[in-house]
Amino acid sequence: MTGHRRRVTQQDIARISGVSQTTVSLVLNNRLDAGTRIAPETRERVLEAIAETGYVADPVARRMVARRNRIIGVFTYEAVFPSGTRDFYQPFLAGIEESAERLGCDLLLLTSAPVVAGRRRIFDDGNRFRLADGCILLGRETDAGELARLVAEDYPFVSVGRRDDAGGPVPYVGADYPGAVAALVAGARELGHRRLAYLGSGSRAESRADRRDGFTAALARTGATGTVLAGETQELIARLPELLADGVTALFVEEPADCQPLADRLAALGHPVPAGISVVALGDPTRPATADIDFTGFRIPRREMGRQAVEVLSALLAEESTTAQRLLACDGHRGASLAPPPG
Amino acid sequence: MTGHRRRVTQQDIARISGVSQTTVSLVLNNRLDAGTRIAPETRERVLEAIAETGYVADPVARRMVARRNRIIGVFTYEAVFPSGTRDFYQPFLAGIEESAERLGCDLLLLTSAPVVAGRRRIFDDGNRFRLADGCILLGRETDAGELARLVAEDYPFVSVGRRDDAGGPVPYVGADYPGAVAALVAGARELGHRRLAYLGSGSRAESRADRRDGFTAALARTGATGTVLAGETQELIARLPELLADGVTALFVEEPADCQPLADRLAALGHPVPAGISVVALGDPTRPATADIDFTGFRIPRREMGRQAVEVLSALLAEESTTAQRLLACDGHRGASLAPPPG
DNA sequence: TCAAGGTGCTAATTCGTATTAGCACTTGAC
DNA sequence: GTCAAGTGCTAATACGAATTAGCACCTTGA
Repeated sequence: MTGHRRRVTQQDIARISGVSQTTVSLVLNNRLDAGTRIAPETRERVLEAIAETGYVADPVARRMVARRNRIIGVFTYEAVFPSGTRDFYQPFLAGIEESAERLGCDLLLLTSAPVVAGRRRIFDDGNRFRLADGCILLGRETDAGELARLVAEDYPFVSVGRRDDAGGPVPYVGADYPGAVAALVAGARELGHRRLAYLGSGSRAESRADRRDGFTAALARTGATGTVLAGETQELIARLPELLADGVTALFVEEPADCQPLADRLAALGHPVPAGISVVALGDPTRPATADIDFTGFRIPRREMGRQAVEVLSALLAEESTTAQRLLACDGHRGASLAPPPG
Repeated sequence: MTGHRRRVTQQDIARISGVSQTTVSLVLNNRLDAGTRIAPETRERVLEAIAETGYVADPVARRMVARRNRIIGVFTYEAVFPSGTRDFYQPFLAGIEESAERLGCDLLLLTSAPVVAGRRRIFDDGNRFRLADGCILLGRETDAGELARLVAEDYPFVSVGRRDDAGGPVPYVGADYPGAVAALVAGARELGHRRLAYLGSGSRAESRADRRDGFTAALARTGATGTVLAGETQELIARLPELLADGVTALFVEEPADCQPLADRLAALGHPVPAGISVVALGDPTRPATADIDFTGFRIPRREMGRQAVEVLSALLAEESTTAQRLLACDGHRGASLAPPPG
């Protein structure tokens, strides 16, 4: 071992090629301004030294002076890789990675953010997210206070998933849940369903609320009647008899992972899916789930959301004008759990 | 928008409280060294100004001084997130993320590395692995030349998976494939198997070679006889009759994803697994695979490998002495595909 | 021969923080 | 009255790259 490891600096390159640090910087940045000219041979010598040493500018120093790193931070409120929700988040990340690769940016996973109360926090972090040019925010729940602070500080970021204003508009690339849910409600109406129910978590997270609101709005438009239940999986299951007694013929299930347990219970109650009752899955399961039934519902364009989130961020950083709040359409999925009401 | 808001700096705090920037820094870092003392009233005044302005130290400037980024690069020879091999790599990444989080480091995914000939390259124009303090290398195949260059440059890195010397010892956290394979060979011997076969890819990648070498070494020790075949899945399947004719009663399969197709063919040939012949899976499938049979074999401690790789890297960076070449034991998996030989 | 204008480079400074060396002043001892 | 020790603070500098201003050397042309 050589013992002392030191970062190669422009100063080193300068020494090797017999020029000043300024010249190295000029060559690196390929400045063609009038007033700054470098002789071709000098340029060659510098580039050679750079190639030999494999020199790369220190992003931290660069950031001190200029404004860009070509590093995009990815902040997730949960760990990225550990399983659990991984299957849900993976497509978002795939899209993010794809866009980043195309833009020639690296991704900084902000793993060092301390987990406080079961969740990572942005601002308790020594503000390490500031190393990135901007951030992508991923995760269903976002701390409203932190969001507001990001907005207030004019920090460039884009949320994957729609967010309510937080002291100002929040840039996001979300999914059009109201539209997707409305389409499903309309489909159920056409099949003859009149009494519908929404089975949700009661969460106030935008992604949840948007589904719920889309449901109630669609009810009014289609002239159907509906009930909205809120609770954990087990509570929802427990309240099925009550819904059945009420004459409900189609269930709109907020969390698709709940569909199978609900269907199992419904079958036990003498209402098999879809002959006895219809069940609709509003999106993709956010936790691992197996299903015997191919549930009708919609697919969240997760990969595309990730892709566009990076594009929006890139536009924000370049100060280009762009639509910074986007809702992407969800693909309807025609499965086998939505059928005409019995009788 | 507000246009551009200037950061509050220590200089601002200093001006407000009528002290020098140095004093602000000292108060912030609560230095208690002999030689640096701050009067309580002065400290109060400074803290007050900090509270008023909401000042937070710029992490970039902070790191500039520390000359360490607390960024760990993760270089993968393939894209990380897109599916395909994702299921294989995910546990490694989970371990890496876990250790990084514990150490307070962020992960830089080197997504900007250009893909040349279907594979990312470390040394190539524009690769920015030097942004990180050090790197974790992930991927079955590694370019020997690139590895040698990293070693020669004394760049801090750790390979996940054992690597042969490359002009010097390569730091790695690998799996003890020879040991794991030997244990399985011994188990087969105890059950009465005498003629064994190794079905492999013929790849020279260390992870593959180690299994193969472990097999032949174990043969010698246990007094069994064995054949080593090399080929793609289809070729291996085609040569099954020849092995059966040869009296082989146990197959050691390098790529676990091959086990099911092999078993299917064996059943068709009148040798169902395990009654007619035993099949052993040497590790975890590196490509998506479904299996009807629970194959006996071993599990690669992928998560732990990722975890320890980051730990080793951290030790290297801190110039602490540590075992920089580690082989972790694999857990044996007792499935249903290894039984006494027929007859 | 000397100014004008072009060419090729560098010194000095900037960014915000941490650290080192040391200055100016007080107190106390003799 | 002088020296030593102690106290409370600051000036200067480093970190690594980018940028601004400008210097020395060359050609030209009159």
